[in-house]
Amino acid sequence: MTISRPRGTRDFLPEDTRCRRNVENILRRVVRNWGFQEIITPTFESLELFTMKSGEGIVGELYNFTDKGDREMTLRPELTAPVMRMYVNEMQARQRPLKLFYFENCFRYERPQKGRFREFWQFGVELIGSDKADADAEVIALASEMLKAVGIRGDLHVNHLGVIRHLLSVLETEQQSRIMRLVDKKEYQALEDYLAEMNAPSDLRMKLIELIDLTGNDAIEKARMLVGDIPELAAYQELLTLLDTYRVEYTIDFGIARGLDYYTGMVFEVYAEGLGAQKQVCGGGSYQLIKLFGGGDVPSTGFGLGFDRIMEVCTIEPEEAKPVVIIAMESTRLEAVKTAMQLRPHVPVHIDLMKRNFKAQLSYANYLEAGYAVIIGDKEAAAGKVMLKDMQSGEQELLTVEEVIRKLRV
RNA sequence: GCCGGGGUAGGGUAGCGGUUAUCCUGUGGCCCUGUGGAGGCUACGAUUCGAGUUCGAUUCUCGAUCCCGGCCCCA
Repeated sequence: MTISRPRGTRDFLPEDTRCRRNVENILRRVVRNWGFQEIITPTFESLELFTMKSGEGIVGELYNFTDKGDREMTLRPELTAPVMRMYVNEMQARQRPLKLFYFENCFRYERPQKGRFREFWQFGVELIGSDKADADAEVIALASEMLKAVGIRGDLHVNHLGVIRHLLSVLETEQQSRIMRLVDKKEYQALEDYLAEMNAPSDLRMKLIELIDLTGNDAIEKARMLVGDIPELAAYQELLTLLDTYRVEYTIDFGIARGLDYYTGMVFEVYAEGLGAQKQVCGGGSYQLIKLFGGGDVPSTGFGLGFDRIMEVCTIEPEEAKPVVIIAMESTRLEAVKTAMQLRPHVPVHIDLMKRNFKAQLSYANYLEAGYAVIIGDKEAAAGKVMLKDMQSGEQELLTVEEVIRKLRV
């Protein structure tokens, strides 16, 4: 009877872990070079933090629990809300903009499928304090740069919700939300039915249906013909001009909505090939959440990268230093330990821990894909030297440990 | 929550009503305490779980569970 790993979780073997850490470090390097700072928030939070943001409906998809003090808690399902909470709790007095990032595991009680797990990792960025196009553009460009750095060619779709919201501003808030959700899900038939049912002005109906279908290079011009010279369209254009300057490749897509009320301006999504139904690897936008959590009226913009999905399509291989394996006799075991300690500041070193014979040790070195074997027998020990064997060529030479170190550094 | 396809040693597999459950690989030991990738010998190791049908189930039926894919959802 063995205990199996919980559903929707994964064990990462050494080879997997090496790849993941490698990609993670590349992403970290890029985001740091853009001036963002890493933060860590708790693995669990008050349940209320997430119901406040996303509604009571999400509880069914949470790993929530009551703790021993009768508090309603949950493992975090995402990190935007925790970061906003952290900001409200202890960073409001800092000068803006704040440029933060995180790389953490999240938990959702959902049915696992390709690219979807119950424990998954998100790499995210939040830029707090600016609602300018410059901030939006920096965030999109950074996302694009990060994906490029790990060799992923994504399809980036961008939109500015100001335009559609301007169009809908004559409607009630409730109606606007419902429409945004339908647009997000691309349920265009249901959308038309709803518009008919609520007796929306026919002018608005026509414009809306046409607007959300606009994509591609001339979409802005077409939108201008539909809605006129509104300031939201000018803001959208400003963003696109910046993106062009960043040399980001994008597709204008008035159909991207994100069905949540706190998305107000820029929104974007990135899709990658080869992921089946879960092809979105990145999603983000500018939003207003801080007020909801009891802070000031501070605008933010950010995105989350689905790290597991990135790993699914990412093919970059980490390079690793080939280890050195010390091969010793029963009589020179202690010499092997001393030599290992001298070499370990420079390379990964293995010594025999199984009391194996000479041949088996060499065979093990071969299995470990060692670059070199360092052989220490009675003869070498007596001479105060070691035999350095190149495992590739098979050549070997008698050297002092210092000479070995010098040689390994080359 | 719903719909498909699956589950045999650590990995990959054969058997499809009665087998000592097949083979490959792996791992440990030995051949072999001074030179690796090979070989030989040997040991280890599996029918996902539960119920039913049957004289007898790895094999058939049902349920559960887990895996793979899809729907819903996706903050």
